[in-house]
Amino acid sequence: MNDMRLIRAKSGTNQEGTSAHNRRVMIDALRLNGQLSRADLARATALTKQTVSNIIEDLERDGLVESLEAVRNGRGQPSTPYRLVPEGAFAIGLQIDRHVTRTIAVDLVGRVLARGEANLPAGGPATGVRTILELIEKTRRDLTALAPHSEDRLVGLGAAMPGPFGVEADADDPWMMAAWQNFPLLETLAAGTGLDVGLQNDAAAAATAERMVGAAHGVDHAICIYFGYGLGAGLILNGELYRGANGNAGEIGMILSLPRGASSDERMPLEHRASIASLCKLLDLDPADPDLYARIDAAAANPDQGLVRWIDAAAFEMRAAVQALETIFDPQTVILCGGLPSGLARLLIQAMVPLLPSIADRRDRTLPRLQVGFTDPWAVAIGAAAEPISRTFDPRFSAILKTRVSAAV
Amino acid sequence: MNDMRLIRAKSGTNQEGTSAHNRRVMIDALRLNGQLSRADLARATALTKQTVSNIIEDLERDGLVESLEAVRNGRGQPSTPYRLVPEGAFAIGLQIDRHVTRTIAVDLVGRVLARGEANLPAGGPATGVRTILELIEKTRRDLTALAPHSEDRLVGLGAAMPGPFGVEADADDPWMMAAWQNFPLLETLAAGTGLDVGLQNDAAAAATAERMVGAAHGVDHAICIYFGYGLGAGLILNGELYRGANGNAGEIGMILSLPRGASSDERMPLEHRASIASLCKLLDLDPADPDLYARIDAAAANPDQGLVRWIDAAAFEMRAAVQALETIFDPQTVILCGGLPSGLARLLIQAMVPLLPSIADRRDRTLPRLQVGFTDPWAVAIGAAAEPISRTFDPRFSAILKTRVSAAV
DNA sequence: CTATTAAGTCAATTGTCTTGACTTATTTTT
DNA sequence: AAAAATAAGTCAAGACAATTGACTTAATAG
Repeated sequence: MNDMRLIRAKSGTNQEGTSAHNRRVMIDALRLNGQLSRADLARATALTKQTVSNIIEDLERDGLVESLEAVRNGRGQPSTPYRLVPEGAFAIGLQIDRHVTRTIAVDLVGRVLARGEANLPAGGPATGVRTILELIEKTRRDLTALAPHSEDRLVGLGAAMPGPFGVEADADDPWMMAAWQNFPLLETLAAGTGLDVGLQNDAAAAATAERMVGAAHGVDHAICIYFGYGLGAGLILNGELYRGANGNAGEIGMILSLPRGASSDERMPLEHRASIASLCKLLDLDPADPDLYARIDAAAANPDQGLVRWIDAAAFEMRAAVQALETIFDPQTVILCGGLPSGLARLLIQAMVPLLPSIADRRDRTLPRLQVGFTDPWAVAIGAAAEPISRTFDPRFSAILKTRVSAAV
Repeated sequence: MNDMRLIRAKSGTNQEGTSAHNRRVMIDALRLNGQLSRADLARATALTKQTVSNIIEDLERDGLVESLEAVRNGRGQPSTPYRLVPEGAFAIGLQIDRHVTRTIAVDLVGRVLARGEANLPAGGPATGVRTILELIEKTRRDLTALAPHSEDRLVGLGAAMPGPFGVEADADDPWMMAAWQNFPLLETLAAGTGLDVGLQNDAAAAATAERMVGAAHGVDHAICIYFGYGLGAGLILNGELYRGANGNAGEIGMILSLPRGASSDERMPLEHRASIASLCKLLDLDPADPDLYARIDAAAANPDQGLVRWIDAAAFEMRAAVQALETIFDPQTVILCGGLPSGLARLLIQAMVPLLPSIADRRDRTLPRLQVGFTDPWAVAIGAAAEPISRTFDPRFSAILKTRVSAAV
C-alpha cells in the first residue's frame, strides 16, 4: 500500500515500553504513598517481588530512590522502606503572563527551590524573549547554588501561558496575547536553553500543580477551575491531563452564554463576567499594576457596593460552571484555584455555596464537591515546572508505546 | 506497611500485556485501513516485520484475520493484504429505553446481523427482565441461524440505558427510570446469559457506534451529542470513550442553565428545552406511543407555529451546547446523533447553523465542526453491541496493565 | 524453644520482540 | 536479455524483562 494512504494506528510496544512503564509506576506509587517497602511496591503495582527488587535497585543506582531505616511491622522480617530522592530530578517552570513572567525550579517531589520574576515589556516576544531567557538562566544559577549537580538532572523546561493556541488571533484583542501566539516559542526556548520544552495553557499548568503537590494529588478524575486574569479549566481525566486535539481543552472562559437577566439573545464569553480581567474593568484597575493584588485584596477586605455586585455576578456564573463541569465530566472533585488574592477567593467561595444540585450529589462521595486549591500568583509557574517532571516520570499510555522514527506524517 | 493503608498506583505490565496490546493494535490498524499487508502493518504500528508476521499468523489461526490475493504494487515482491474476518467475533447489544427494549447482534466489523424489539411494560425490572432475557435469547438464535459458530465467538453483551447511574433517584421522576437504576442489572444479565456484560448510558453507546462504524471512525477526539428522549454526549477522548469517575460523564441534559429571555434567575435542565421529551410535552404527544416517530416526522414535514417555536428554542440551546463542548474539549469534530426522526433532525440542523464562533474555527481543520451521525432509533442498540467488540479488541491503556488478583482493595 | 509469618534474594526459565542475513518476486535500467 | 534495484516476507539466533519456586533472613506468637 502507498505509504501516504496508510492511516497510522496506535503504535505497538515492546519490552522497552514495559520496562519504562514499570519504572514510572514504581515512582508513582512512591509519590502517592510517601514511602513503601519492596513488598509494598509489589502489592501496589501488581508486579512480582523480584521485578520490584530489580527495578528499585536500578532506580537507586540512578539516584531516584533511596532506602530508609528498616522498620519492624510485626511478625516477619522487617521491611526496608524506600522513598523518592528529592534531588533525583529537577525541572524549570516558566510562566508567561500578560505583564509579567515568572520562573520556578522544582525537584522530583515538587518542592520549590528557586523563583524569579520580571516585568514583561509590552513589546511582545521581540523584546520579551531576551528577558525570559535571562530569567531562566538566573533561576538555573540559583538552583545550582542550592543543588550543585542539578544541571545534570534537569529533565526539562515547562512553559505556561494563556491560551488558546493556534487560533486565528485577533491582533487587537489584548486577551489573546496575539503576538506571542504567532511566535515560535517552543523552538526559541529549546534553542536558548538546550532543554526539552513543553507548553501548557495556564489552567492546565495550575491543574498539573494541583496533581503533583495539591488537592488533586492521587485523584484520577478532577477538574481544576483556574480563576485568573482569564478563566480556564485544567482537566485531569484518568489520571492524566487532557489536552484536546490542539492543546486547547478547558478554555471555558470562552464559552458564550447568556448573561443573567439578559433581555436579548446576545451571548458573551463567560470570562467577561467571571475573571480578574472583568473585575479590573469594573473597578477601573490597571491590570499591569504590580500592586494589583494588594489593591484587590484591600478592596475585598472592605467590599463596596460595586465589588459586592461583581462578586454576586461572578459567583452566579461560577456556580453554573461548577454544576456544568460536574455534569459533563462526572469528576471525583472540582478544585477552584487561580491567581487571585486570597481575600477575594474567600468572598467568591462564600458566594458560591450552596452549590447547585448535580449528579455529583452521591451518597458514596469521598471528596468534597468543591475544594479550594492554590490561590497564589505562583501556582501557574509551579505547574509549569511540574510538567517536565510529570512528562518524565508519571505513568502514561503514550510512554509505553513505541515512538516512530519515520520522518513524514 | 499495613495493606489497608496502601494507595494502589497504576499497575505494572509484562510481556503478556505487551503481546495483548500489540494484537489489539494490529486489529485496530486493519479496522482503520480496511486491508493491509504485513509490511504495511509494520509501518502502521511501528513494530518490526517479524513481529507483525508472528502476530498475524496467530490472528489468522484464531480466525480473526484472513489473507486476500496478493497484489503487485510496483517494484518488489507483491504484498499479501490481510483484513479482519467479519465472522471472527460477535457481540450482542441491548438497549433498555423507557418504553421499549431492543437487541442487536453485530460481528467483528460492526455489521448488524440480527435485531429484536419488544415493548417494555411499565412495571420496571420486575416484569421487564424476563422480556429482556427472552429477547436476547431470540437474537442469539437468529444470529446462530446466520452464523452457525457464532456462540463460540460471542465476546460479550453490551447494555445501554438512560443515565445517570448511581445517583439518588427521585422515584417519581420518569426521566430517571428509577426502578431500573436500583436494580442489579449487570449481575442479572450476566447470570441470565452467561456473557460478560458492560453498561453504558445511551449517549455513550451512540458514541461507541459512531466510533466503530460511523462518523467518528478513526477520529481520536470527538464529541457525540445524543439528541433523544433525553440529551447526552458521548465523549471520545484520546481514542477512547471517557466514562468519568462513576460512568456518568456526558450527561449534558442535566446541565442547569438560564432559559432564553429568562427574567428570573431560575435555571432549568437543558434537556427540558432540547430533547424529544420536551417536544412531546409541547405537542402533547405520548412518549409511549409506538408511532411517536411517525407522528413527529409528519409534524416536521409541515411544521406548525408551535413546532417552529420549539425548533427555534431547541436550536438556540443546541448552538450554545456545541460551542460550549468545543470550547471545553477542543475536539476534532462534533457529531450530532440520536434517536430522532430524520425530518426533525434536518430542521434542527438547519436552525443550528451558522454555528457560534469558537476555538474550533481553525485554519488547519480537516473535519467539519458539526457532522450528522446516526439519527436512527437503533443507533444506541448498535453502540451497545459495539461495546464488547471495542472492549475486547481496541487498544486501551487498561488492557496493557496487569489485573490484580487480590480480593479487597 | 519452636512454629509461623513476612521480606527479600538467587538462579533458572519463559515469553516476546529484535536483529541481520537471507529468499522470493517484481520492476527498472543498461 | 541480463543485471541492478526495490520491496515483501522468512529464518534462526539473540536480547531483554518479567516470572517462578526454592531459599535465606529476621522478626513475633504461642
